Amino acid sequence: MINTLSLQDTAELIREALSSRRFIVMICMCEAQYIGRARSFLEKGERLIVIKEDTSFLIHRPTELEPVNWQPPPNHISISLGENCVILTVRRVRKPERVVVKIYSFKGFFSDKLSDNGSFHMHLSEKEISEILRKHPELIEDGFRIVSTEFREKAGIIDVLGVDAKGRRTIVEIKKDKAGKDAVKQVLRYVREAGTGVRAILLSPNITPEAEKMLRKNGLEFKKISMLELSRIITYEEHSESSMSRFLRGE
Amino acid sequence: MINTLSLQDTAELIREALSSRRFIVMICMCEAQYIGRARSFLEKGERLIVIKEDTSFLIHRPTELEPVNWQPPPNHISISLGENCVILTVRRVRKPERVVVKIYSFKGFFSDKLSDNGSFHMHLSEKEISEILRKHPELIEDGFRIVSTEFREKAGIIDVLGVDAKGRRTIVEIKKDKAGKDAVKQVLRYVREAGTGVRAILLSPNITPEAEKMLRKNGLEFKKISMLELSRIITYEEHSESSMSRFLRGE
DNA sequence: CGCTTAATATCGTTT
DNA sequence: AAACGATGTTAAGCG
Repeated sequence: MINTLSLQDTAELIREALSSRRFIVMICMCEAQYIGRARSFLEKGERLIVIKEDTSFLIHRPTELEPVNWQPPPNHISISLGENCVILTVRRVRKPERVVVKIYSFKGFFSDKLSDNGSFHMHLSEKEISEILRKHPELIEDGFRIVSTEFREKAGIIDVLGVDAKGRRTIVEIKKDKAGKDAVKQVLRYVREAGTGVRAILLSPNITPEAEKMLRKNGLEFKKISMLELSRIITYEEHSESSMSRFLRGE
Repeated sequence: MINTLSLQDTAELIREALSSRRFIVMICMCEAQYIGRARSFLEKGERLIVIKEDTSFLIHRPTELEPVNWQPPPNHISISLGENCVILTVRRVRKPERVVVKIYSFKGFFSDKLSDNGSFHMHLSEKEISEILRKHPELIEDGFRIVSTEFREKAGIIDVLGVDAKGRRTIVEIKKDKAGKDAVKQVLRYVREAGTGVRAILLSPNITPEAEKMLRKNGLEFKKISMLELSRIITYEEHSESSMSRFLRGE
């Protein structure tokens, strides 16, 4: 950590890091003013300042999850020297909002290009979903009774097989992403193999217009499910005494 | 920035910083898994990790304003050594949620107690506007008399409650941005709870056409206010010699 | 572009 | 502890 440089030198460091679009982290004594949708003033104190490669801007205090000041990108960021401080001005490009920070001294400084190509996945497998539905068939429909899950057929594995409130055999197909024509074709294969008088419901967070048209034309049904809702259910339920809850407690 | 230490040494540094509740900043190659209200996995990449003095936890990627993973305090944070990595486990105390981070190498490390006693002021929030109106009820309407501000009702907090020149009870709702349907719905909730014979005025710098239609249909009223004008008022009236005003003058 | 809805929303206050 | 309302909410989807 650099902490022996003059303010002038540090200002030059920041200017250089900004111009080459590096990721910047500063731990410093500062005060900050925000003017935009509202106004705010943050008195002097030691904080973490982050400037990201896309000009995202954050000031974090030593406690609390949320930043005390921030500016979503894109921003125009400029540096100047004040009386006994470095002045950082962060202006939003698309809106009349700005944060002005006066930095009086540095405890830490870092700047570099960061290499991050890893992707981020939010998930809940179709298997996990069918397990949740086994415990909560009412999420499919009131009065629904599940006969089997992960049922192997010639046409493929049927996620959920059950009987509805009126006693009709029903196939349920789960898609954790937006359902397309492929999903509908898959359900159609199951239905054709199962024979006449079988209902089929496609469960997914969303469906494309074309897929929905095809589905209606073939007398199939669509029901929207929220993945978040489902994951909440498992989180709260398995709270009792399962491998999941033990895991969550770190045992 | 420390970047020549072994993983083992760095783990020890983190452990020590955690036990003395210091503010920790790391720039490192890591992957992260979240299990809780939802589930997610973040593949390997270089990121900023922040652990605050109250155990607030954040992982930031090189771009985007928002953290990719986080845990609100209080957390229980533990460190262990993996195959070729440091494993950081962040478990929320009040909820079954955890983030597990595997750190493979460090580009930067900082830890220290930060001293931040400066206070944070917001100006021209709806609360502050209602305070200005309390002092200047004529800005609402000639002859308007304010009974109370920030009045808590079941339906929500009524910004201003007053009596107009003709003696009618009047609800005033303030929106500092353009008022939309939500704002109108909010006022409607108040009016319905308040009963018959109550006026309601929506004060804001602007209103969407649909919201205005909805408002007229329900017999509510709209009055335009200028935030700039209001902020001028506080600029003149507010504490003239605070650190804020000195700052604004650039001292 | 504007409107609607979801979010690991967060955060404070009241019941 | 749970529920509700406000937020400099933010962010994504859709018409």
